[in-house]
Amino acid sequence: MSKTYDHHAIEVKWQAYWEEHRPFRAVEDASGPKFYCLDMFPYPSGSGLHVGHLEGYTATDIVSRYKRMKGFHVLHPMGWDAFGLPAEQYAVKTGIHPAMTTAQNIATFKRQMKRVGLSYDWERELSTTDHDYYRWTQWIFLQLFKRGLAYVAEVPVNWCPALGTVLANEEIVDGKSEVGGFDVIRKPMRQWVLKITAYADRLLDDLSLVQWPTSTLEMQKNWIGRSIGAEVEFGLAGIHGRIRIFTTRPDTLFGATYMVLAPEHPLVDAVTAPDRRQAVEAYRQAAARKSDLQRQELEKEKTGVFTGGYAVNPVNDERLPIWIADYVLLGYGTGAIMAVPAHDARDWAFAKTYALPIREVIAGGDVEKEAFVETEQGTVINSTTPDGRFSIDGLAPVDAIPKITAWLETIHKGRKSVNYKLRDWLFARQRYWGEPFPILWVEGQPKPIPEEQLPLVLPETTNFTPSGNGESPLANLEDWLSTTDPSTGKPARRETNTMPQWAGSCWYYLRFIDPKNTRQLVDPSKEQYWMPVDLYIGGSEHAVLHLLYSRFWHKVLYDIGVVTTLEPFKKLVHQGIVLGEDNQKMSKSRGNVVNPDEMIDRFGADAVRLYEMFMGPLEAMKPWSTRGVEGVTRFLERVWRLMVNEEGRLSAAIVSSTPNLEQQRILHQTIKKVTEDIEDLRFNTAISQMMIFTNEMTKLEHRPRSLIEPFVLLLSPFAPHITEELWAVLGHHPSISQHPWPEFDPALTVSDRLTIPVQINGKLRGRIEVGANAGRQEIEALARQEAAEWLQGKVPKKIVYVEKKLVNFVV
RNA sequence: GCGAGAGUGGCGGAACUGGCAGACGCGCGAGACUUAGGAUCUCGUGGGCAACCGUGGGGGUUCAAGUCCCCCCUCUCGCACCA
Repeated sequence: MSKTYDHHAIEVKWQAYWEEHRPFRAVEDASGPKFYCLDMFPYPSGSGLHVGHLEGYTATDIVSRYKRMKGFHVLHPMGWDAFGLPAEQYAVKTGIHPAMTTAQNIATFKRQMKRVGLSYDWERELSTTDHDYYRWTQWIFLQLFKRGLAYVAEVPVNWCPALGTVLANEEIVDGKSEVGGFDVIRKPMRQWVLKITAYADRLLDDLSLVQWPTSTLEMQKNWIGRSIGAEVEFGLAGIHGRIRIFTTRPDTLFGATYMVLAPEHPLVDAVTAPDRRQAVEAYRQAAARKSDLQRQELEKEKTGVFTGGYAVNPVNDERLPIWIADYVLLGYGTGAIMAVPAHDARDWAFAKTYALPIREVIAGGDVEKEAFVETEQGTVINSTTPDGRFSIDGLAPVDAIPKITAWLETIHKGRKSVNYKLRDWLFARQRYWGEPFPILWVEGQPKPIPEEQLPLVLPETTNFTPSGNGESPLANLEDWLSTTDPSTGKPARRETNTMPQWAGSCWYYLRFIDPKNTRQLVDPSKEQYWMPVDLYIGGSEHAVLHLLYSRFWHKVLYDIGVVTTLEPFKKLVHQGIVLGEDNQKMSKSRGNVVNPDEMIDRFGADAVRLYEMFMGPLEAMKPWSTRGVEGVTRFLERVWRLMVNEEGRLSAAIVSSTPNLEQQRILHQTIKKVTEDIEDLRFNTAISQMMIFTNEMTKLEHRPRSLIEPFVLLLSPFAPHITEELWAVLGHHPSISQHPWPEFDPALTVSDRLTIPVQINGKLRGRIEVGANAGRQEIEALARQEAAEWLQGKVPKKIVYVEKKLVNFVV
């Protein structure tokens, strides 16, 4: 195998040069614009980097290198989201401390990243497991606690017996734990919870401030799930009390024919009639036994039982039977609904099953066949109070909603109300390998540890097995556990929970700005200089949780004056998944995993980088092709031969003569295309333009230096090693990364000759060549000649002429 | 079911506001240089013998549709009884 250039030698050489001279160090310098270019930092797993990581990292690296050459001060850092379950599970199995495993994995990741030539400012490297880092994670928690945004609550949690821990809703997929696929049951437990719901409106509204993919914005909106409606109070027949319900459709209040409480609703006992008690109790127990998975499987079949109690509709004093059914959820709204089978699909299905009445109050559909749920169409009917003093009849539903809501307020039976799907964030984990809570329990009350005593360091141990009673392995460490309250001297017990992995990744982008600061989380002047993150690239698996949690913390930090931007991440892009060569998702069991180290060994880092970007659009899911890597390798070899001879010296083909106009044009078109494509993250088409340029240059016997040198600069963000070497061969001092980006002359990007297609009835019939300044008359005359054969003397009905673009004869 | 996005050669993919469909690369074919080539270079490569036909399918708007409008099909991602 003969190589025209030795990628291994060149890459090692220039990586050593960068290591020594640090051209990628970020500096705060008011003299120039800044650009903060961030990758989602990885969890350093045992299997090392995969080619999917590399896609996003290469993209941000190209942008960072490009921006530096454009004169920006660029912050391009990397770190490690290193707390987490895999290292802990490994520790349980082997007894090896998670810190050891983590350190080894980080070393591997870092080595691989350096091999790829990623231009990080390594002086800012951080790990969420560093004491100096999680000190500030704990500090943020204390601020949340002080503001009442962190509280302890007895909440039904997802308990996973196999993992011996509680899981967040987000860590459960199809009723099983996301990690391991174990069964999960519901169980009440005392837990730390963060009040993210207090920020629901801001989290929703401020999405208008960011440039994010529409799908991600939609997912965040759906997750927050704001819905505007009304709370309405229904009296109870025969007993004291009332049922509060939430509805988005108060316009259908006259159509309510029964009520439903969630099985766990506290009012169930009070409304249940003695003869129904047994049936109700049986149903409640059955519902409690159902796991989330079973509830989903039974989605189609609606079940419930009648309680024997009745509620009274406030608009017409009708008695409505009260049922319990598990299609009503305790956790949403008030855990109770009015059922309007005519205009709600779920109520309709339930009413059909139990032969409950269906009363139409919006005309426009056929409620015997299906529920009519439109609000934009239809007319309200049968909706006048018995005394005739209030009516919404004849209105469109959208107009009836505010009218009846306002009326309910005047009679003190209801009010406008907003509900969210978003729940408070269950923040505690029963694990060892996480940030300890800076909290002491004194006489049953949580007390924050004084800030100056942070960090509260994770104690050493060799036993990583969960305590088994729902507490973390920290509960086994008696010496650490028992302490005294520093302010009162009273005995205290430490909180044994640790924080979830999300905690550390919620704010790492801020610490990169000022990673060594011992006095503050971040220096305010540096924060003002670098924030917000201008470009953030990472996987779409974080479209909701990480991005929502970060935004929440950021807003809290904004409120306490630590940050000055409302949103942390201005522009966000998700790189697509890289599939195996067989078009299937890469997995060890399929054996289709592509190893980046192997690819770099064979083809070099530049070729791998280039291929990662040439595969297709950044956001698209696309298969790996090793043939494709060979293709871009050929391209790099052609570039090399363009200017280097067989002895490795500057080729005699490189001349100092002035290029002709046509040659200048291809250069300037290339500069324009590559520049614009990098700005829009369209790296695949930028590369194809550089291939076109290279193909043109290959044809030339004499290659003017003034064409070749700017081209090497254009290629350098994509293939930084080979271009450093070429830059040196061309007689320049390193580093090419510090040389200004070439500019294009717009006048030189357009040709002086135009090829105009000639169409007849929209079908292509020929082409004509004209000068760039040719006018309509000249072009039309030529086009007529070109089309004469097809026109056969017929006179065109119409001639469509598009300026410098096309002529079309309509006959 | 709801929400978002996407369907273009043998393959990955180009085509910014409607204006030459298939750039660039892979693969394939032919040739050149060679003892040799799985190196390199050159040429060709959507289908069809042709007229013509071609961007998931069917309608429509337009001088002109991959691009705009309506209906349908398929795939990917997310949510999943949220009242």
